[in-house]
Amino acid sequence: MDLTERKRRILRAIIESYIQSAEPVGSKAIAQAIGMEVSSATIRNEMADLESMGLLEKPHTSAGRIPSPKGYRLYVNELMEEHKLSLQETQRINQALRLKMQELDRVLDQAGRVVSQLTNYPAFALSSGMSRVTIRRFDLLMVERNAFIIVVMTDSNIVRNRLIRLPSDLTEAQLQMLNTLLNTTFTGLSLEEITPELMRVAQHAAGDAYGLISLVVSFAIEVLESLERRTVHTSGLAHLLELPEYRSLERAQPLLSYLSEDADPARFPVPKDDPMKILIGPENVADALKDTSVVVASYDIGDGMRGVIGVVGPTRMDYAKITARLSYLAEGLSRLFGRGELSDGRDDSK
Amino acid sequence: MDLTERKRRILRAIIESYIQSAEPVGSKAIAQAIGMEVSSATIRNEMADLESMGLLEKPHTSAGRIPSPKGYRLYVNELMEEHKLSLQETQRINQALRLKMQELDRVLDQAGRVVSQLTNYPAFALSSGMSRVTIRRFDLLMVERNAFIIVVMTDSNIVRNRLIRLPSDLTEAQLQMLNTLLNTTFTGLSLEEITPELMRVAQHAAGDAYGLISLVVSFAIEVLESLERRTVHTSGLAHLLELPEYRSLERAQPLLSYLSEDADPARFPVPKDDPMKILIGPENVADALKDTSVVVASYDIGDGMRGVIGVVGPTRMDYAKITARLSYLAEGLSRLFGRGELSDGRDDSK
DNA sequence: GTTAGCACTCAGGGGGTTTGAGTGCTAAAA
DNA sequence: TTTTAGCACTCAAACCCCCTGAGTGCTAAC
Repeated sequence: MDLTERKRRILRAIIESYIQSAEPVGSKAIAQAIGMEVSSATIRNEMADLESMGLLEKPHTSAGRIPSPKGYRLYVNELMEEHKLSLQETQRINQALRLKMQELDRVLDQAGRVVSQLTNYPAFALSSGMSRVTIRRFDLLMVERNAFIIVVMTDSNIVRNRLIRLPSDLTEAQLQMLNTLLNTTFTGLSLEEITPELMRVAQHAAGDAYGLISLVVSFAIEVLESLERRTVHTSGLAHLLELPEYRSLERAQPLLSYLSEDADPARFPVPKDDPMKILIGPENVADALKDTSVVVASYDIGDGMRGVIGVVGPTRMDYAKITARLSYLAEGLSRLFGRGELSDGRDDSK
Repeated sequence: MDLTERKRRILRAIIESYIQSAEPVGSKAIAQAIGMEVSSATIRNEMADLESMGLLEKPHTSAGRIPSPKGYRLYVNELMEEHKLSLQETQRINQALRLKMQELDRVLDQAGRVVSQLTNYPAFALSSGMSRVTIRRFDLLMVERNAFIIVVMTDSNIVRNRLIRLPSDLTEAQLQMLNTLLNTTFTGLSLEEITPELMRVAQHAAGDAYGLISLVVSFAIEVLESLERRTVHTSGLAHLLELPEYRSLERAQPLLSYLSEDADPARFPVPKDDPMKILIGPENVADALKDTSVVVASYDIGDGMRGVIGVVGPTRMDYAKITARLSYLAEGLSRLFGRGELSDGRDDSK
């Protein structure tokens, strides 16, 4: 796509004005905006050219021009200037990262919220389900004679626990025996490898305490399953209604329900190779997103796994600002996970 | 409020029609609906009476009538027929209760979602923050030479854990010592009782491992704080837009943002004495809820604590159906917690 | 290649009219 | 006394029409 410098300036001015105002942009406004000594007629000629190249479109004959998805694409790839975060913005992100981010589980949710607040657009966060997680170790802690805590730690250093109450009493020795048995039999196994036969063998070996085996192992299975499952968290959906393009319910509702809770993780785009990806309008696969744009970033959560966080908005979203904030946050999250600062989880019972 | 039987029937018919259609109800429609051999003129006279009693109102002179909040209140208190759950509905609720309810932490969220799906209204769930929680016991589990797991259990039987990595190595003996020290010094203490002086004394006693004390104790403090904090989960906000009364953005948006994430728990009404409470329109304290109705139910989560779950919608919400579903679900939740079937939590690190 | 000028287009807003559902009142019937 | 039929009245919503003004494309001159 080779454009004259002037065309580029005009296109950029149109896009930035439209991003701001959501109103079609006329030739006169642009003539002023670019501060060149050309008349609106010249701009009109140029705009006609840009339109025939598919970079602009007209909502109707006598309105100004609006950028086409192709126009946004060119803008994003070539014209857009890096948006620098203000000190205030970085501070806000940093604070958000520090704050309440201790629990891996909530990080997703929290990250989505932060992004949504930061950008004023709805945001989503995906956990990339891990594959072939295994239990690294079991610990059984006696609490009372008829209650103990299971603590399970996976090969990816995730720790979960559960309190178990029993109808009957239990000795410390039994618990010890059980502990050893579990650690020798069920560690290093992935979900598929925990077979009913294995369970039977272990139950046999456990003697009196055979019932406890299945209690503990089914907890372990739950943990493994929950880690392999992908989940979505969305937040800031209400921001959608603040945007002029979603002031009409007919437009807002389908998108809103597409993004709403219980959304299928597969619905959401994921950056493949790059750390960040911008999908403009029809570049989205999902129909409901066909006239929205999505910006997604991924971050490292250790063990080669990546988290995904993204923003959804109208095609005229402020790409420069959003990419800047999103990538800063994603970097922060990577750092957070990388340093292992993030370590808590929680487990509770009753 | 003594009304003739006929007036009661008319009022009820008006309310139920309006609940259904959201359209003002005219005298003719009612004359048919109640199947009495009276003319619309008679109904008009009766409606005029009901209006002068404040039970009905007119949006404007030449429209039909709509129920006033006072009318709904009468309906809820006296006229409403118990809605019976269909087999299908109870099955759905039961299944929802079984499914994915293992983690206390997520119960809130999950319960809100279920309600929202069940009623097609936005729902909220509150955790009633506990007061004066204390740590009952500490367990430190060695993982590697430079990593260990903290497991903390509160007096309310909630267990949380965290993985800690250290820059330097640690002996099993040190960990043992630390463990004993923590259990003798910091158990049975509430948040306020964990003073800096106490910390200093303990650090002194810990010798070389003094740094670890603050690591572990600050984790314990985090846990106590998180339990004392009240939180809200909202879900199904998108349902709001499906309702005719919220088809105009000006009406939907304030409510939506009132309910949106990061909402203050104090905003939400809580049933005090009864297990269920209905707040109709102006009966709500919050301005944003002045022309909505809220139905809240509470359920027992053990230790004398109660969870709260509620539904928000237009004043013409289907009280019969919603109270039935909500109370069934609340009972189910109470049972679930009561039996202690609910026990998992989760804790993870890295 | 650029500009001024001009005829043309069309969404959006304002104002007026029509429609129809619903009301209140009155007078007659039960 | 209660109910009913009839009729005049009201008013939101739908529709229509016209006007306005921002913006365009084209052409002819610079």
